[in-house]
Amino acid sequence: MNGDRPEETSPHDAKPERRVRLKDVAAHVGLSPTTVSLVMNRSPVARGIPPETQERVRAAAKELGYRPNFIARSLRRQRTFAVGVLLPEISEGYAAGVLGGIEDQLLRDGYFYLVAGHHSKQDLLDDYLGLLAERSVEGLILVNTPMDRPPSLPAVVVAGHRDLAGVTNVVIDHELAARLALAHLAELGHRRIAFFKGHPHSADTESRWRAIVAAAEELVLEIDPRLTLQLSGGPVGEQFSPEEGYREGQAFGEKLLAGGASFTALFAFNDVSAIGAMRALVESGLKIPDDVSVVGFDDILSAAFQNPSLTTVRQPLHEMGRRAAAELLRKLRASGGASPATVTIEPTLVLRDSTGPAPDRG
Amino acid sequence: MNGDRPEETSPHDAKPERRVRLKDVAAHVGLSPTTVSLVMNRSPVARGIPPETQERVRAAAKELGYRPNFIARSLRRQRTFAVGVLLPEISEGYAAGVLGGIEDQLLRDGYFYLVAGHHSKQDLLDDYLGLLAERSVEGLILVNTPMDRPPSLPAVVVAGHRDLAGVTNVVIDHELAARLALAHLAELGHRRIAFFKGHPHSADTESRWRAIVAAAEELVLEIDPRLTLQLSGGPVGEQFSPEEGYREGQAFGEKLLAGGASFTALFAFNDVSAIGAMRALVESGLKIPDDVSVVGFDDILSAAFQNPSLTTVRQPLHEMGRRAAAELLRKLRASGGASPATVTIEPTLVLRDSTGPAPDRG
DNA sequence: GGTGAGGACTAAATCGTTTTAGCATGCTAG
DNA sequence: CTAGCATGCTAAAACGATTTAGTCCTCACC
Repeated sequence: MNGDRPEETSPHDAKPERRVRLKDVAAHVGLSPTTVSLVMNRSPVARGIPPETQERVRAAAKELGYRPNFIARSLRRQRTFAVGVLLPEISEGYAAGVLGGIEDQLLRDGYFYLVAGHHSKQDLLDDYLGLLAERSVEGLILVNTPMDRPPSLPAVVVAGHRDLAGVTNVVIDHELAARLALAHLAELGHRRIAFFKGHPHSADTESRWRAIVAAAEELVLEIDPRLTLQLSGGPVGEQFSPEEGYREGQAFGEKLLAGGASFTALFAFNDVSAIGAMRALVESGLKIPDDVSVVGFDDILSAAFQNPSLTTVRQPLHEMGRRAAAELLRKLRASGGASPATVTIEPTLVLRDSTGPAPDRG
Repeated sequence: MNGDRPEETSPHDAKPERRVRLKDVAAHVGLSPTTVSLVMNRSPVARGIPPETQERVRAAAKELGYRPNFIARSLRRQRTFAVGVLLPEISEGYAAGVLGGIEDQLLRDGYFYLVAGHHSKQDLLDDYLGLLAERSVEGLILVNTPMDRPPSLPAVVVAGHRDLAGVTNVVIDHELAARLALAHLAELGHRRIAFFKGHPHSADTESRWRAIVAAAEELVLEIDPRLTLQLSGGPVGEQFSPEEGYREGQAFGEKLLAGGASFTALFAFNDVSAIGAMRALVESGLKIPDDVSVVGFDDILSAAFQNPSLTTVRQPLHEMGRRAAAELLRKLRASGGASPATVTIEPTLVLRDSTGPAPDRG
């Protein structure tokens, strides 16, 4: 009957194709929604349903292109399989790297995530925490995000600003980082090394510096306060832009040269300040690495593209994100078991052309 | 009664604090859930409810800390206020930049988004499309993601590989980009300019090259085929890593020098190849910009940190993402109205130190 | 005294699932 | 003959909201 009405094939007005519901599948096979649900979920209760019925159901589901509505399912099961990620700003190398790792791990395990960038503003952060809770995320990953009290959901922190009860911290092994960098320089014969410390508000500044002091002691290297400069990173609470770091590195390079205390190597707090310093050194006529060796920290993309390319301690951002996500999933699974307070990730030293043997004269 | 049982204050076993539901608020004020819902949503039906009752309801909601369950709400209203974002890989400059813009716009408008990185694998891409549909996202934003047929949801594409019926494309104004770069070089007196074309599989290669040819004609510049090199970008389907681009740029720089055809400027396809080429040029003893001027494309972070810093055409990635999201939201709102096939974003020329007057000898 | 018109609410259906508790039916064992 | 037990399924109650269609007053007006 009226078989001569042509099927609508235009992609524009294909609106009436309603999504197939559980009920439709049930009607199609002449069974109840309950049965179909049981079969589709391979519920243990479906034990009693004969294999041929099960096959019939599954075939119908496939034929009709049935996909369960995740929203309805979430409501009923009180599970969203989604976590929230809070970070200062996506389009920034550090967070993007970590997020890549988080993503890999979560998607692999059937989770999705909601991201919110709070631009380091406390009120935005609070808003987003609320919105994420409203959407029933099951846990949180905080990347480089200051928090004063433990959130009400299971949480893992990357580059955390402080220790919070019950939340797992993913941190880089600063001791190893310091040993790698300093041992490399010491081996090349460097004894007088300049340092950039991080800005006081950075999460890593303190522990990194302690690690450096310890490693220096171990290697019997002296740390000269005149060769130690602290980055300011601009006004409190503002974002430290890479450009600022670069300029500050450049300024510090000039300052070191003007200071009079001799040095043959520099271990910067991060790559941008290292790159800035390299520029200042080169412009003053010094040769890298012949006169001064420079080691950075992070291994940002630019590090490889410098001339000379920059030797640096690589933070495995992807791996840190991956571990953070994995830890969170573990928490979600075993809600009873305790989870570690910290997970330590090992950095590696990337040898490039900015380091070389110390010049003969001490 | 039994008021001497101390309140649990430890953060660890605070599990019994169930989330406040609409029903709880209703019970608290002695009204029906219907009324509370009406009031909370400022529904027009709530017109008939006296202001003092409304106040009472709102006060109770605030007091109890009521936050509507978004899942339940989504189910009932058939709206999720969420969109899906598909991209090759988050932790890559381009996608991260665009995603930053997407995020700003979406969150500002009360939407969230689910991201999936398909690593340029067709099967992963299909899977994720399915998963996003299952989660009832309302629309899609595809960043640098090849698609052969229009998706079944409203969609906006950034750096699209082809035109699809009904989907809006956000593209950079290649004509303007070419004019900006070439006019700048022409003004500095350059007549013999070398070019890098993009790899054949990149979305932008074709249109950019056409724009360059047109702009050259307009400025009466000749394009010498011997000075035109095409990047390969490695095997088809693989990710073009920045390192590869850099190396290829370096190789091309050497090739140009060996080729014998003289040139005083280079317009590269992107910053990484420009940086690679700069390295080759400098190592062969040429001075930038005294002997050769170099213009890049993209304005990646490293561009500013080079020595000399790189003059380049900046793609406003953030803005592109923002516009893409804005366009999608417009589609979602006005489901009837037609939306533009393309949205064009204007690039800008960032003048730095890698360009200067052409050397005297032509 | 009946009728109509607000006014102030609420009962119940609905969104699309999952899950608990049961219901027929038929067979077996005592 | 019947209690007991599989077998193969289903009814109905959740989950936590939104929304339609009323209900029940009270008061004014004729």
